[in-house]
Amino acid sequence: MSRQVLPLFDNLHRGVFLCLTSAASSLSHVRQAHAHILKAGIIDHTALSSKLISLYVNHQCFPEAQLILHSIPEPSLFSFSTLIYALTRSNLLALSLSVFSQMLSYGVLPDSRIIPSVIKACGGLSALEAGKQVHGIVFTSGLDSDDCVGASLVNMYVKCDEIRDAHKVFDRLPQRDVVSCSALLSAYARKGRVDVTMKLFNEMKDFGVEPNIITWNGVISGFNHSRDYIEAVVMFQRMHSEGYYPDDTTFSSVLSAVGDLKELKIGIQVHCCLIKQGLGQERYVRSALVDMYGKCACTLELTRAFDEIDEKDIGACNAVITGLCRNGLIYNALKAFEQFRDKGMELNVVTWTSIVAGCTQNGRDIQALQLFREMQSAGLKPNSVTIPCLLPACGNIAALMHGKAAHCFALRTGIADDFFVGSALIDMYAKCGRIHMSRLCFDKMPTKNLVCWNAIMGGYAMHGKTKEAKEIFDLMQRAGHEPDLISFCCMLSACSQGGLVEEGWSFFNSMTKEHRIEAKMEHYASMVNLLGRAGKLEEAYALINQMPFEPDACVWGALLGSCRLHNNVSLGEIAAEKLFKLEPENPGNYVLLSNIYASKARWSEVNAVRDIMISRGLKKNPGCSWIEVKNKVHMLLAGDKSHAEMPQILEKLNELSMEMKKAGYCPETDFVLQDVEEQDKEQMLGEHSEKLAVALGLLNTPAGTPLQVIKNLRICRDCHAFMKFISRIEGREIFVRDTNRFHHFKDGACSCGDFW
DNA sequence: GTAGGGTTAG
Repeated sequence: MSRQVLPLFDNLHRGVFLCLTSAASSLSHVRQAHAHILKAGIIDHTALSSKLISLYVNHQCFPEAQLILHSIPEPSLFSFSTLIYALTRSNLLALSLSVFSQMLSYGVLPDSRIIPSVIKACGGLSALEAGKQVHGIVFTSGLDSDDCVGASLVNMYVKCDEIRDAHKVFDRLPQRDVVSCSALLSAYARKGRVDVTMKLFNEMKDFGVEPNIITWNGVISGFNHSRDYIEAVVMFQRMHSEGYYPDDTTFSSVLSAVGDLKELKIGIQVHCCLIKQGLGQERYVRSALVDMYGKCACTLELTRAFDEIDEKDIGACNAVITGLCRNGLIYNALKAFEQFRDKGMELNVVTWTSIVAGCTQNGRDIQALQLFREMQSAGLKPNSVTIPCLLPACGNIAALMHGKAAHCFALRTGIADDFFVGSALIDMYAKCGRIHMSRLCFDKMPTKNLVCWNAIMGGYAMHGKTKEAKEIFDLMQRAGHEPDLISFCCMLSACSQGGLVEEGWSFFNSMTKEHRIEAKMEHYASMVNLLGRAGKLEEAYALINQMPFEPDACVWGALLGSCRLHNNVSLGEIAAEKLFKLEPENPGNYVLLSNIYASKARWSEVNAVRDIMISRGLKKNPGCSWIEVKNKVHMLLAGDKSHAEMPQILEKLNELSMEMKKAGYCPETDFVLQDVEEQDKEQMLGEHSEKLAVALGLLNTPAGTPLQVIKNLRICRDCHAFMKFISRIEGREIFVRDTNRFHHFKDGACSCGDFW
């Protein structure tokens, strides 16, 4: 090429041109060439200045490129095109559009070659209005007969979520080619419109269009996007049987779908298939394999797939961190994360977000907050994914200040309206005891999806605001959202909180009959909880027996908890027996049963439960020691009422409570109180109450001040009784949140009544 | 001296 061009230039031009052609490798060459051009006064040479613009843009030097453009006396369509094209390709879409509008203001009219880049920028920005204006220009200047322009218009409307307009443009295209078909097909698949997608796919042959690899990939990844993983795998199989060869993109997509289906067998088949095709070393494929094995809970294969990668890129590192976290191997994930950091790898937002999310999901809330801070000091900006990963950590430990800071960040960066961010904010404020702030966030959201409605409903349920929860439930339906599984969980929890047995039943029944949602395990557990709490233990047990599938530990746990509440021995024994089989290593179940026996002063049975724990190797578990201490105190109280041993027992208590809290349990408190007359309790605890409270780690502020104790602990009935007691004798208000609800104690009473 | 469609975190 250069042989043809070079004779056109004189010596100076020739030097400049050579400089330009070799400039692709280095910015300093571009600068030299620029200097030559300025010196020679040939800036208005279209070919040279355009080349210079494109080279500056390739080196990400956009101000220089724009400067050159504006220094040309009469910039040509070609000069503008070069910059617009390069800006769009570099994903600087807003800048690309602004250069386009500058071009129009210079009176330069676009041709069909530059329009696709402009339209692509509109689509990428989801700038529908701008897109429509460009469409207008296209229409009036008669450029709409161009295939390329048409296909990009289809895609622009797709990106702006205007699939009807996309289809209209598609229908009016003089000729539908594989590109326009692919754009529309992937859009329908992304929307989860399986029927339309398949119809259009089958019609393509009538248009004389043969699908290519991008068509297949678009449909498969589209189904992935709409979480229709089965359709994605089906399309992959169809592609295979119709004789098309998948490429690395196809494999990455299908592996992701297989992972979400947790279909390990298919995953292994796909793995074999891609090895056969020699794509085993492709970058995206390797990460996708790590991801798939992680989703299928194959941690060994996951590590192996990762270890086999020669050049571990950022995608692979992110996949391995996510995979380890997903399978509860947070320790290994943190270790891997540290190694990547030590090696000086350039970690990106995804890496940091993944590790923060991993900590949150694995109960390391404080560490999540710390890592979030480190991420910011490493100079990385959180995004609309990072914030909703961090917020649950703030909620779990009631770190209101951190939550508020994240909220401010979201407002500053304009991501507060995002569905994920908004619903996470609603949940965080609810968990921090600021339900009015939850409502504020909810009301401020311009558009709300089902998750947002469920979040505020769950917040009200958590705070025992049954009336408000019901109002939201009705409003949501009037806004056109069908309640889902989670909506009903929230409503059942709200009813349980308010002791509304009848209404609970009515929600439970309408769920299956009117909304055609099959009751899942968590609904049965909620219902058992609701009935049990209200003292209808037999009814709860009858419901369990009617369940269409085997009840799990949550269901039996709800029954056992209720039996403890009402001290029902016979049903408690039945529930405990099931639980001892289902989760033999959960000390909480043994403790609950032992408490039921203790309430009836059946000490030999209390000891028998302790013996079962010992025989199952739970001797070192704090729960076992707990039963032991409890028994001892009871013996003490039954005989000698001078309580001379109280200080020593408190010390033992302190020790045990530390251990139990580490295990995630809220230590019980009122074993010293139950079966003792009211006035005795006061006398007995008078001097010890503060010490006991501190020992339990629940109260650590001076007496008399109102206090908010929000911990992710499992508050049991005994704790509840103790809190009521403390609120009366110390005359202070106490706010406590356990794993799912709020309790407000004042003057010896609790806002959620005697259901505890 | 230039176009448009498909791959990872919640």
